[in-house]
Amino acid sequence: MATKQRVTVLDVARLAGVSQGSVSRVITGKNWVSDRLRARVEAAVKQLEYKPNPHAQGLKSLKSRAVAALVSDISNPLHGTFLASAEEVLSAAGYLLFVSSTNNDRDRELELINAYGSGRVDGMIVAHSDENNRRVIKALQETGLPILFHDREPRRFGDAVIVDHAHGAYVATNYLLSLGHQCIALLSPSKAIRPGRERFSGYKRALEEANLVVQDDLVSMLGASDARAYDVTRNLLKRSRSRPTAIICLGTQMLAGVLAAINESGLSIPDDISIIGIGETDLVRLYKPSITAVKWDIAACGRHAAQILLQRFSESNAEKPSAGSVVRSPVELVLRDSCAAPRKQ
Amino acid sequence: MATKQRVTVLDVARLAGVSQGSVSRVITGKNWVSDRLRARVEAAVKQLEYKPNPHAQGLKSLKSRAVAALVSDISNPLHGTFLASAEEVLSAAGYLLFVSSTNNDRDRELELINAYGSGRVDGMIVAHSDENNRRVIKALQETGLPILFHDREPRRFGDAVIVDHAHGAYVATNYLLSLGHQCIALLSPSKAIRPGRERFSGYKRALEEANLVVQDDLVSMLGASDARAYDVTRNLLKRSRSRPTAIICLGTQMLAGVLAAINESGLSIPDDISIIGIGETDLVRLYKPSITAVKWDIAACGRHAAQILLQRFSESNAEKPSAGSVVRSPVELVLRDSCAAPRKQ
DNA sequence: CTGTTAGCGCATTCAA
DNA sequence: TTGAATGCGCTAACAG
Repeated sequence: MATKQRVTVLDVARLAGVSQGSVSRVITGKNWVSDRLRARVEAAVKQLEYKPNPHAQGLKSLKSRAVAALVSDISNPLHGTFLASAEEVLSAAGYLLFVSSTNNDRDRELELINAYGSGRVDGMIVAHSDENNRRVIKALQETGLPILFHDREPRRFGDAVIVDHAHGAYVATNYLLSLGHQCIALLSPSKAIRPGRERFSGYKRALEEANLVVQDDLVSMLGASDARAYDVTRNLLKRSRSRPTAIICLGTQMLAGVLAAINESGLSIPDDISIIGIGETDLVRLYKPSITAVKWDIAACGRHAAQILLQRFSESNAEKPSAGSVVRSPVELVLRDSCAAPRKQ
Repeated sequence: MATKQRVTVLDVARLAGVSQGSVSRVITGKNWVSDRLRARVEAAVKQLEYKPNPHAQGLKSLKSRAVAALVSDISNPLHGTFLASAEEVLSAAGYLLFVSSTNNDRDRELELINAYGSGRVDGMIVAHSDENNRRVIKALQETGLPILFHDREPRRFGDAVIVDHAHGAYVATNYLLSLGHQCIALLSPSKAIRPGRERFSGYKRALEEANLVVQDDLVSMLGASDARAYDVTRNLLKRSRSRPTAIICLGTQMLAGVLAAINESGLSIPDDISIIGIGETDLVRLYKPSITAVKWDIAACGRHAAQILLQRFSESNAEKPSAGSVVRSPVELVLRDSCAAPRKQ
């Protein structure tokens, strides 16, 4: 039942009438080879349908021409966009991208880092679920591999592609303030990761510049789930007084929950309540009314991430590792129809 | 700048005062080893933080303890659920799952199959984008690896986990017929893949059993995008006569487009038009009105897929490959608030 | 420019 | 049960 015998460099060399080393040279493409030799080898490769054994290659070269991406939740469409564009760049350079979902499980993160770190990949793109977890940081550093942090705090090691969430939240809050809102709720995923902290700080700065103070009960940073956001929103809307006149919801899934809760309450957007969402998702664009939202160029982030890693791979041949680079993606507010001045009380 | 020198079996053997072979034996766990020896080796492993080199392991053993999953679109939440549960089972068995997105690009599919097929993984989970593409089928078969088709037609080789989409569409259509609808539109992704074909056949069967005939202009199977679905729906709703009184939309992203178009038209659900959607997404559950939808146990599908592959891995030690297995997942209709009898004309 | 050769780290024979 | 010895398929260093 063996489908095919493995064909090796030796078979190719024999058929092409050259040495094994020469075959390797044309495969790797790193050395000069005469056109004639190359042609013969390539013909033999094609005829035999030779495919190099990645394990043997990796064993000798200590490289695997692969990158791992660790994401918390593989089904988040924002991650999907990022990964797809990163993969495009990597695959154009001959690298594979292995995507693994950690499902926000700390142990799983460690396992994956160790599994990938022991030679399976040449570098990693990481968006870990808790930046306070020292063990994850340590494990990453100990791989000795180029690490690219995606939307996580830059470290003393590794590079980072980060998003200016603080600015996004600042602009969003300012916009609502300029419309006359004073009671603005903020929903966003956890403060254990950079996006959460940054958003909160941008929100806070905008309020303070307007001589307002953050009301803790208007801020919820308890996880990314739509169900949680639904509950939070219901509670916010139930209040008789100090009901928020605007909600900034900076989570893709969460937004669905917020909208559902508002729908159910019978309040109308934007007359009764203003909404600012996140991303360029179907929901945001097509909802009625369409949702004003902060956005950034996620595909560009993915491309940058890939390019930085590729750069690292090429320079590790040289002796001097340059300093960690940080690419910061700007965030803008896309105005749509979900915001208006609050009702006169 | 080298972070750590690689520690090898030899280092462990030296520290434990045993032979290299013995270390290997305790690592693989396949041979009997005295407790004393095992203890010494394990201590040394821990002390040195030894991690086996997967390339060296793979080179000798011809196994990689990894599985690749090829999906068309990594950001589809239905895929995410499937992959997360498959990964859970695989990782419990010590296998890694590499997820790669083909973005519905045929060439990319072939590249990935070849890249993974040449030793990087022990098996693959595949949902290819066009079942008519013989080259993809051929490439899969030629890997000689256990292949698991996900929601694709079972082949002469490989196993399959499929969903009874025909039944789902049949039940959905019947339900609408029973409410009195006669003019029912069907939107679903491509007929180039099994789900599309099956859904169409279920829809058709239900209509025919009611002595109705499929009207081609009520059926659209042109791709999964929400934008396309939006356009299609707008056109459907624009018709003065023979405007459908119900729409069955069997695509996750598409549903967003359909709902947006309906919103825009000013029609109300379910009074003016009934809707049947798909999946257990936020949108379906939380939309107002909530959307009646077909669903199946996606997580179970993922688990089955993983289990079947694991089974294959263990039996390949034996000589007789058993026949391809096919797991068929039932589909049910979850009744919510988006369907009602059509208005009397 | 090309052939020859020596391992990469490990699993697995063969002896003992 | 354990140690010694042999490649797995390939890359790279060294000659020529």
